[in-house]
Amino acid sequence: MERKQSEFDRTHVKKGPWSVEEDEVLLKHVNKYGPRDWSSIRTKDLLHRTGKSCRLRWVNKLRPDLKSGCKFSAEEERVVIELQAEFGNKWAKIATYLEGRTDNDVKNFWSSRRKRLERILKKPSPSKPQKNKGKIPLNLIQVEEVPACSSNQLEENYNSYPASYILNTEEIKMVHLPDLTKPNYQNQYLENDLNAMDVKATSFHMVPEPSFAYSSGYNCHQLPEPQMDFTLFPGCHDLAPEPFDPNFIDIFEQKNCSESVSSQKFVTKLPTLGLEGSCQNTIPNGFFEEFPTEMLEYFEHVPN
DNA sequence: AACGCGTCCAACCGCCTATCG
DNA sequence: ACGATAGGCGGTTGGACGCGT
Repeated sequence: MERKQSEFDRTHVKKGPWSVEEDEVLLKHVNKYGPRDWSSIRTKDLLHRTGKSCRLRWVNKLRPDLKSGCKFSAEEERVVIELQAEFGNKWAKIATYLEGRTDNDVKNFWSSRRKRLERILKKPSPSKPQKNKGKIPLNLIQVEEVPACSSNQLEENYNSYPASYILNTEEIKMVHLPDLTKPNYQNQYLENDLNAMDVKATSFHMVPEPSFAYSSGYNCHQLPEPQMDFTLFPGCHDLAPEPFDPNFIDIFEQKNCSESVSSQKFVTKLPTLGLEGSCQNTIPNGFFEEFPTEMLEYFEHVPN
């Protein structure tokens, strides 16, 4: 165990960012003795850093096989998600499955994902719509009575847009879907979800700005037939689909639901997102299977 | 230009386990 | 067996940066 800091330690231990010179000294030491004896670096007065600090620096930044400066690939994201579900927050263990990635990398990746979700899950103020920071798909689908379009149009439109959609109307759930044309892992993953889903959706149209508008006026008996009208907003094409944000599922609003809504079917499998109790009857059995358990774990904490 | 906000990530902290004398 | 030390790990922090207003 690291001994308690003495006065000597406090005044002679350097902290903070590493300089190029320090890195060189550390690398020389590793080249000469291997990645061990970290504490001797200090006792030999080579560096005024703790052994732990030296080790951390080498492991996270100076190791020769590191992928520094490049984002996690789709495949890496997939691996992290799967392994996190299997091992929990065992970042060091997970990192061993990812060539050139450290536990710190994995941890940071996961943490930023989690924070993003946390932020988005906070209910936005209707009077002050949340700004889109380039991370949230701009085009949401809103439950609203709109002119009908054919199922072909619906499908075509769906395939044309990285759409979000609503699982049902009274319990407003908006789930961002990926641009399915993009061959990254998240898209593939959600596409699979989509294929397996049996969600009762209602009517749709594109919302041409990052709006959190939703309709809560319908009761479950009065919903119109499923419709999607992209022609209402010709500018939608300008809402250029951005690379889909990893594993993006958002819940913006929830309301009580007395009865499920049955109309247009969309296919996906999604977690209950912590909302099972309030609207269980709207969610088909098996609905949340095959969804990343980390998502489930996360959404467990979402307040109603 | 200044400011606010969100994201990223390097580095620290504290705890735990392994190892050594 | 036991205490001291080293190393490993997960959680957290804070600064740099980019972007929008």
